[in-house]
Amino acid sequence: MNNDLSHYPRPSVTIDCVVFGYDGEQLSVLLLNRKEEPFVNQWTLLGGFLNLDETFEVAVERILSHKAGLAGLYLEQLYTFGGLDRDPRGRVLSVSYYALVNPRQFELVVGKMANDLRWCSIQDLPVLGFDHNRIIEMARRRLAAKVTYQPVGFELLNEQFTMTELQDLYESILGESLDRRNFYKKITASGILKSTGERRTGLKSRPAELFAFDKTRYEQLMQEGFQFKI
Amino acid sequence: MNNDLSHYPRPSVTIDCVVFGYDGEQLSVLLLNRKEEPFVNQWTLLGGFLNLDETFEVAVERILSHKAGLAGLYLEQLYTFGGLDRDPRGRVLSVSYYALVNPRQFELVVGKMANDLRWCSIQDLPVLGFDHNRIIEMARRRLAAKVTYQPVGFELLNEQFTMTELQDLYESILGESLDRRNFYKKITASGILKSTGERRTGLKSRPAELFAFDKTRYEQLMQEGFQFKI
DNA sequence: GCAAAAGTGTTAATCATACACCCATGT
DNA sequence: ACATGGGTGTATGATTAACACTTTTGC
Repeated sequence: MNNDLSHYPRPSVTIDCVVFGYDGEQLSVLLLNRKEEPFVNQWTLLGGFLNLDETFEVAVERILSHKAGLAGLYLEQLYTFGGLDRDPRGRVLSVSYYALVNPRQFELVVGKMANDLRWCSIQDLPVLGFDHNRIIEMARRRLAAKVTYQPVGFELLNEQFTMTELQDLYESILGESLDRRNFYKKITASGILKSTGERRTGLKSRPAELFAFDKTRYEQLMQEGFQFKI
Repeated sequence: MNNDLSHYPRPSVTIDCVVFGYDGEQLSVLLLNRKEEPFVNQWTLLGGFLNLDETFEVAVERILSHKAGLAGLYLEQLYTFGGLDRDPRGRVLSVSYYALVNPRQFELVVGKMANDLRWCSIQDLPVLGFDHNRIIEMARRRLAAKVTYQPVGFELLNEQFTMTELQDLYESILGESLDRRNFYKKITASGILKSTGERRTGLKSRPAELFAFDKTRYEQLMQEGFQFKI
């Protein structure tokens, strides 16, 4: 590093990530129980210090991989928190991201630096260390806003899903219930789903058609300036 | 600062600000001609290093005040840029903000550390130092998205303005032309303007009614969950 | 009186909403 | 046969988009 920079004070910088998951019932966030100070034995988001040779995205992937065994998630930058007293050790900025993951596609691996990991319903969060409740609240609002105009929700489901599963997910994220027929109409009219021809059987009711997200078609529509809308 | 933090590498952190101004004709951005390396004699955004005892907002205000004589602007965090090679001196993050200002309400003061300052139309930007063209492009898009659902544009106008002036501003930000009658209807229906009873005279055409932004009414509407919409 | 910008309503099309019954399967 | 969730259409109201002429002033 060049000397010019050494004249300026340098804060510590962490990356924190709100990992959203959906188990078919509730929108949840992945929490980590800390093994070290500060906030030892308390729950927080997954996070860690930024290395100087890493972009933010690489750092998030390293952290999620080492601390939870997660890889290849959908990521988006959320906000950068810089309050003076957000970390008792000193001035620490947090460049925060959120991630979307289908919990059924990963086995959580508790890293060496943590006591425990768990999915916690967004409705029922404990008091977290640092300002992490505030970060989650901002992420929740951002996701709810985003999901109404971009189909990010598909990252949270299995590759094939029924229309009802998709609707339940949207209702969890938005925190409101939607009319089934109108939901069907909007989703099918948007053209971002392809039907697989398969059905979900084995349940004690009429087998539901399984759909898949048509990513090719979605990207084509996006290029044409199309706007998805719920 | 506690020793725990000294084990971790610390990047340098700058704050950069896209200052938007509107002169009645075009949406512009305030640029600074650098007196020092890197990018000496080139144009960049206004920015500077974060001090450890400052929040981001305080740092932005310090920078805008020292480098341009601007104070009390509307500010919003934009994004944090962390590319490995965005600064030739080493690893430097940029927590970027955007600001809205009415250029007629301030006299620009060129600070000691700059060669020059100037307003530059967003349509006609030079190649800037660092990744600042990219930052401006993101800010432009963010502002265009924001202006359709929140009346931020009022920060850019005089306290009193005609409907045509407001429409011209919206057209500059959105980069498209709007139907005058429909614009009138939407704006007046939203209830966020109060008419002042005065008119703009002295022009060689029919005097236009002067309006003002009704901030009290706007905040009341926001609390009731109202969503402004263009 | 003419140039320049201000002000103003109606209609048609589109979109969003509300709403209820039959269907296919498992037990 | 009954319980469960799946699948589907229509009518009404609300919103948006398109569109042109008259008014007021300065010169």
